[in-house]
Amino acid sequence: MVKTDFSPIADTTRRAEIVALLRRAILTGQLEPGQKLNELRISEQMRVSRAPLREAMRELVQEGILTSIPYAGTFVIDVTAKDIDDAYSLNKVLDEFAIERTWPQRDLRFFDELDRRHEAVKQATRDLDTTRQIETALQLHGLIYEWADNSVLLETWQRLTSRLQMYFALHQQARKEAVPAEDVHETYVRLLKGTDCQAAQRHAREHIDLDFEELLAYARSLEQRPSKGA
Amino acid sequence: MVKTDFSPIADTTRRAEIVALLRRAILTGQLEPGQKLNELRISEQMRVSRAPLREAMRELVQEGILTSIPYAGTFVIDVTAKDIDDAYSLNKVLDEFAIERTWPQRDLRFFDELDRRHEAVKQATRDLDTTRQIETALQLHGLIYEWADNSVLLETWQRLTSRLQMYFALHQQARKEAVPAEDVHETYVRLLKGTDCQAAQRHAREHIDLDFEELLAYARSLEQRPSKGA
DNA sequence: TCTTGTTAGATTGTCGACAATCTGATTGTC
DNA sequence: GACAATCAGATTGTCGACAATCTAACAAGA
Repeated sequence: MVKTDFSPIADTTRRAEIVALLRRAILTGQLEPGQKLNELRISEQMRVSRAPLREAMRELVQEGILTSIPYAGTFVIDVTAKDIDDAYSLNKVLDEFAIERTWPQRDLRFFDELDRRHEAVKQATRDLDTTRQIETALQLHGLIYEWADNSVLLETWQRLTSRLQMYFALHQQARKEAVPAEDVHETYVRLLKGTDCQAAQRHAREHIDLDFEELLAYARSLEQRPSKGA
Repeated sequence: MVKTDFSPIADTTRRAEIVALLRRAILTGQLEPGQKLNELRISEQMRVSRAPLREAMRELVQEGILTSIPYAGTFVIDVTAKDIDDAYSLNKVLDEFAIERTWPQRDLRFFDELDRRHEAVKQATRDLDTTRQIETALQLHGLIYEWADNSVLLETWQRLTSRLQMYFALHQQARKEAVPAEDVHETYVRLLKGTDCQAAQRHAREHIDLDFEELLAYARSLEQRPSKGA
């Protein structure tokens, strides 16, 4: 008997596709923070009715990247320096925990996947595809969460990821030219393959630090300027 | 000039009320794990149309207490021993972090609120109102998250709380008579008022331990029995 | 008997229209 | 001119009906 592993078929509801479309638009920065989402306009553009669109928006509100005010509208979340700092500090704690849990579970498949994702980042870097670069870097980073064998932790990470991706995308948009250092993940991958768990945990912190420092500086610089409200 | 603090007015959409109703029904165990939510029936019972009900359900799916399968239905999540264990271990990590962050922020208002919530737990215990007992105990526990001044951490805790409340409610339903020890929170409150941060962190772990141990034992006993599927 | 095709019923997904609410401009009054 | 009342337009919230899909029961054939 041949045993084949089938993965679940794709969600074929309009709602699911709308969620994916909207999320992508937000996370890549096509929709700016604070921007209002006009239901009628978007539903016409997507050629769907407002019902599935509204349901999709409700999901993204709960996911934390949209915010809704009854009878006023649904908006892309505003990003403050504090939000980034909050996400950053929580991320550090979660990372430490994820590495601790993943550590004894590492095996060949883990290392393979680690290399695969690392390669994806390097490819995106070569292609100068900054959006994909952010995406793949977060996927590389997310591997420890997938292997930590803790569903609640994984969910938490996925929620956090949404925001991180949004933050970094905004950052990237701001300084269009510059491409990040060619291989900041080399050490991270090497340590995850090594034998010193604590060293890996320590590096994870510092590695994030580098990215976030710049991000925070950018966010703070934005908030220095007063908004254009007269 | 008199300065009055106004709290935001209540959400006056049906959707918000439906969310509250459904959440309460799930967290108190009125709706059992795995149970299917029939949209037509519920909408008729609540005297609302399916649109706001469906939007409300979408929110609860994202909140993690409902799960949805396209064209099949929306169900109350199933609770496994592993789920509880996952939530428990993550909770430990978050607690440690929350206490660390709250520690320097403690002031008179914090201590007042701590006493107030502690009192609420004791009151619910005297009233033998187990549902409210769980609710107030979690609110007492949530104080450190509200004072940690980290919005992402707070959101994460609130998501976790939903599940914890559900787990404990299920547990309570199983052993109807027994009321938990009269004041397991005395030490917790005292330590949070004290000067030894690490001692508080240590106790938070162990205190949770007690509750969870029993909970886990119960969940595991459930899974020992094979389900009634022939 | 097992498998496959069909069908009816129930349930979810989607749609278009109406009701409730907000916003901003306009008008009238002091 | 300043301020409150009114109104029109736009937008969100809700409704009832229709379309798409699933489930289970039944029939037909190997």
